[in-house]
Amino acid sequence: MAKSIQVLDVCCSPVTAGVLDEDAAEELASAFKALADPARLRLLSMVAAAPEGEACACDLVEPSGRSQPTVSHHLALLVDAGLLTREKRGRWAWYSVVPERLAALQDVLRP
Amino acid sequence: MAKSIQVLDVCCSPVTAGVLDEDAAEELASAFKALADPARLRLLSMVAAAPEGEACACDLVEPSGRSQPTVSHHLALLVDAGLLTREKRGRWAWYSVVPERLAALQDVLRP
DNA sequence: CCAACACATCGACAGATGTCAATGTGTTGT
DNA sequence: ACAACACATTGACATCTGTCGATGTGTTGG
Repeated sequence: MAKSIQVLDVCCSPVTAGVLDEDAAEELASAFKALADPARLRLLSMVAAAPEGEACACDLVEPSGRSQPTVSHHLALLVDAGLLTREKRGRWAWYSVVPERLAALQDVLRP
Repeated sequence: MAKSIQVLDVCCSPVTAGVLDEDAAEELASAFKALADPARLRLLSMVAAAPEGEACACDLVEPSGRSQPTVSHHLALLVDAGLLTREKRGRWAWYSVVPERLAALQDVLRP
């Protein structure tokens, strides 16, 4: 069940820069897996579009069209993937995007 | 089983530019799904790194460590995703990367 | 203290996905 | 023509994944 630790460096140069070894490919793939689901992409975009750049989970459930447990699950995956950070304030959980992480993945796709 | 047609425009502005509607998210997700597997990432990188920028399927089976049918399967998915093109010459199939497609996905990740 | 709340976790289940062996299809050289 | 080749397709199977209802955990207001 996932590693969740040490996901911060996307590790590699562009996919086009040379043949990836199995380990690098595995790590990169798990990064893209986080983006490979419509529910997660929408959640990501909603957090990014939120005022102050952060969104409370409570404001994501209804517009996402998924159940609360499902939303919680996806948000956890996005955090594990390093794309979001989570900050618990009172009884709310606030999420923000990690632009560096997006940039790192973007870099991998450089043609 | 898959749509495979009309995959050419990644359709949308950066994920951070606004809330994605369900359709856009679905389309984007299927694009990233193609990148969400280590075998496919390696195949993609191998094609990109090949001389002349194209590679014969026959040269990808052994180094990929997967069976011939599996490689064929993954290459087909990458073509469907618009990341590779396939050109059949004689009894060989030659694959090349589609840099515009990579660039389009890259654009979606712009922070 | 207790009820209401926000969120996470668990258990279950259907559907998707990666993989391979076996087989099919088209091409080439002899 | 035929055998060997390169590749695609099929069928089968184990695993992964998204989803939800039910339940657990911590926090807040009265």
